[in-house]
Amino acid sequence: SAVYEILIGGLVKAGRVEEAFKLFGELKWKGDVPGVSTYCLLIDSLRKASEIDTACKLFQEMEKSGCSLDVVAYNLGIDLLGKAGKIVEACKLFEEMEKKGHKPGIISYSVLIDGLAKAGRIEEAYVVFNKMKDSGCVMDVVTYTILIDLLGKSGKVYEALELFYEMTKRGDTPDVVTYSSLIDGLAKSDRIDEAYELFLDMTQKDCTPNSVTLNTLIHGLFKAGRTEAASKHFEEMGRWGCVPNTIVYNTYIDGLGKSGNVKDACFLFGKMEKNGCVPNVETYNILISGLGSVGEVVEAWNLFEEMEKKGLSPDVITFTSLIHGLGRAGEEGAAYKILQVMEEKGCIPNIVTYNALINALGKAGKVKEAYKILDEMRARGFSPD
RNA sequence: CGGCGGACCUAUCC
Repeated sequence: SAVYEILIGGLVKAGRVEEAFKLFGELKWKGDVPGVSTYCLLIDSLRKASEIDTACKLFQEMEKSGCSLDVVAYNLGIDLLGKAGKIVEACKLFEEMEKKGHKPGIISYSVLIDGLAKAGRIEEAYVVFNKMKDSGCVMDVVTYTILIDLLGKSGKVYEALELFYEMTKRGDTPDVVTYSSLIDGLAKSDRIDEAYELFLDMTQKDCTPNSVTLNTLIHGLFKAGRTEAASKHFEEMGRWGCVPNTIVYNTYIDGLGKSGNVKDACFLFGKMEKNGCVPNVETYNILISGLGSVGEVVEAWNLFEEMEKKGLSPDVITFTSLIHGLGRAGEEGAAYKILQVMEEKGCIPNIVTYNALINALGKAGKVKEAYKILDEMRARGFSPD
């Protein structure tokens, strides 16, 4: 059994996850109970592959298997539950950990704070934060970054900046993730100049920007209307040893479209595949939305068909973009039909979809139909605004 | 001894 576990560990680290799971199955087949660390290793490999649900199931299996969880296992579980949108369960697991006599460590607090923040439960995140400080835990770079990100995303960049200075004063060195988070927070609060200064600051401190940093910056520059600066940074990514990936292309295509260069956006769309970047649902959504916003509904529809042909599943954003574009083009009848098309495909409209359709009908003077949709959305439990 | 935590892209109206 110990041999199996060592082999499984080796396979996971070598990226041969399938083989690892095969061995794991054999191990259990023989009636052995895998150890906590083996479970955790496998659960974590699922988490890294974004297979959150499967990871949760394996976690439950571990709980039932009777092996007693240690702090690392609890940390993993709290993180998984948070990422699966089950933040209440995550909090319960945290309490269970304490009840069973395991003292939460810095990682325990960090994952819970991050989970709460991403679930929008900012107040509770602060409560856990204060508890962490009272417990005497020493914050590290990751904890600081989680807090800086949280503050930036909840409109408190000033406090994020204060934390940033506090950590440097304490001798903690911000890394590329810390910088990227703060640059994003500043840019999204329309403080692009400070964001840019921070970008320069990190390069002077030999903290090399990566593609996330550059994407964040490009996004911020577009948002501030600095199209040329954005393009410059896109073209000069190689300076930092980076090549644009699909997300960067998406940001750039979107920025071009929104700044009135839909033609260039389409040109880049053609180029991205040649550069080895596979367009995803977001790419198509960006283009469909961009084309619809300038009245090119036929082109938008063609792309919709193209994405389906490629096996990409249109989502609620795709359909809402189509509805908006058609409404804008005075084709409210077609916009209405999209609602049916999406339902047939099993895509549930949301409040944004209904707003787009009601606007389309209203603009066309079809007040009765608009009210009908309003009733439908109420019947579905949406409250109009 | 080993296994766990952080940042980036898309839709309506405002």
